[in-house]
Amino acid sequence: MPPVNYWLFKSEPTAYSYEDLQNEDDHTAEWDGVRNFQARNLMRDEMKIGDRVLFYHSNAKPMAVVGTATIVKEAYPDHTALDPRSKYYDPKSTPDNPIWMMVDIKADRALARPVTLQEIKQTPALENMPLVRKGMRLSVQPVRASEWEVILSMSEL
DNA sequence: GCCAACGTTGGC
DNA sequence: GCCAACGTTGGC
Repeated sequence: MPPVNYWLFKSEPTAYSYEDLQNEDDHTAEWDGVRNFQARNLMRDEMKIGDRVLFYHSNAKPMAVVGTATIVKEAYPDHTALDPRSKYYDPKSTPDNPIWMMVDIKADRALARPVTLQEIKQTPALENMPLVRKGMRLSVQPVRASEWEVILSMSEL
């Protein structure tokens, strides 16, 4: 077994919160609607079953990592891109040539305490996270194993 | 609500 | 291939 990778997924809780994920059947959801090529490539090429995910609430009070999840299905075509009624519809995506991909994630557990963006910014060991790099807007982004450990330990304090 | 930073699009 | 215009992200 190769070592697992770590990721951070952003979501606006008014649109889709960690609690929403916990309330899904089997605590599992399709991560649809990603419409950025760099994020798509990470999902398509790098994310593997068993990889771990930090679930981050953006545009929220507080802005924070609030829970963990696991990749339970590897990349497959995002059907919302093919649905004209979906707000994520993209006419350039077709069944024969689906441009956009998604993975499935399953909620693991809420952190004992949210780890806020403010705290993350104040932690030198986390200063290279794309989350806190100026202008990095990636909605799914890689996390180093060391960063994962630091954030989980912060949540226990 | 504002707006800086960024990715994408499309005219040329 | 360049780059201005546009739409979006997301913190403040």
